[in-house]
Amino acid sequence: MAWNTDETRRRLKEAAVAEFAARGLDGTTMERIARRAGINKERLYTYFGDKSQLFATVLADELNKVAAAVPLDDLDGPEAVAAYAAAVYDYHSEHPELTRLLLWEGLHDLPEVPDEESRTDYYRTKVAAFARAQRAGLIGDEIPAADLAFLVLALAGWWYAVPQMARMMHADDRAAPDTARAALMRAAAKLSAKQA
Amino acid sequence: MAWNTDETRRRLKEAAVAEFAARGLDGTTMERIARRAGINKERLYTYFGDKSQLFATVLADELNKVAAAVPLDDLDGPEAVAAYAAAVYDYHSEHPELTRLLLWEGLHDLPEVPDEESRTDYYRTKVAAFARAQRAGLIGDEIPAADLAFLVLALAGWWYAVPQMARMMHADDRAAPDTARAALMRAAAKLSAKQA
DNA sequence: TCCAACTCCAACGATGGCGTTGTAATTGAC
DNA sequence: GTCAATTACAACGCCATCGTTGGAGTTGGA
Repeated sequence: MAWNTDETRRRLKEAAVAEFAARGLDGTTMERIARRAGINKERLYTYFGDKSQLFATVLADELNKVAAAVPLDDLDGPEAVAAYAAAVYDYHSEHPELTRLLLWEGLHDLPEVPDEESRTDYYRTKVAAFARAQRAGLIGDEIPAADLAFLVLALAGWWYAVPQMARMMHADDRAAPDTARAALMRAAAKLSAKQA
Repeated sequence: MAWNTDETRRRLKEAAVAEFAARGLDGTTMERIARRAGINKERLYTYFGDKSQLFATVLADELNKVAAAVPLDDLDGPEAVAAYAAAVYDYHSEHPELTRLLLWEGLHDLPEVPDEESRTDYYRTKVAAFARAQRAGLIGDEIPAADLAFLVLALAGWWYAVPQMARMMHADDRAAPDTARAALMRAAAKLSAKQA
């Protein structure tokens, strides 16, 4: 069988995403990643460095993926904000790994994160879109754009951050499994509604 | 020195909260907890069982504390919701451990959490308060009470869940360190505002 | 004063995981 | 065809940590 180092790398990263998302940096072992990929552990070290470098690499990869998958076009009103929130929610619903990686990273509370600069730029474009819509009078402007953008992401992300809380708070609604998305959209629209 | 088992227990739990909050279940070592408390490691095992039992114990303790510290009285309008959100935010600001413990727990994604029943009851009372206010026409009712309550907590908790995101999104505002609380209150009020 | 129960600790065995090393197989350049 | 570089893997050394054990100190009751 011919060497195929790109495929080897890809399979290792894929396995690493799954393991890190499920168990976090400390809970994951390099050997589990290697086993899941069906590749020898040593490859991880020569390709990606140590465990924390590998974590940073796969997180950066996932962030690039979501940036490409959930574009934020112009926000022409609260409904567009709601649609954006729903798109973020849907993306995370289909790719739960990213939120989980971000949360694991957040909990480690480092003074600086890998790729800080490009990630800051990425968020900056989101904030700018909200700011433009506010200046154009298309959405409410009582909440500063950065905070508004951040809180819209909060609405979409909280479900995945504390699923146990979501479950317990909805313990009463027997037949309401799927209202989350609708509630989130209404909430995002209200947050960005005009007028106090 | 006379024995003081209650004090020993208390100091061990206090140290465990700090360590678990900072490093999570997997990142924490029993020896670090013991060292921080100035007590022998073996006490942890005889008093609290193994590591995961200890985690469950301290989390339950912290939940009881917050339940007592942030009461939710009647919500007589969006301003009261905003005040409640701010109180939750403030509590977490002064006791960051609790959110972090909840997040660590959430990431482990267990089908059932310790103390599930009493915690469900606790959340139920919060949801009920929102539902009452909605029925009384004091706050908006487009968003179901359970979702609304959950999302208000999202607004307050997201800052602590992904601090790195909060930092990067606000990288531009040079002199706006402390707008988070105000933005949160406005957001909570808007979420619970009447009228679509 | 004696003793049983309890509290505390130092030291230990065992396990598991990180990162490395030694070696075999494969490739491509010449 | 030869050889240096690259890819792959099995096996290893080492260290950290979990959970336990054996024993010493302390208490309160009879």
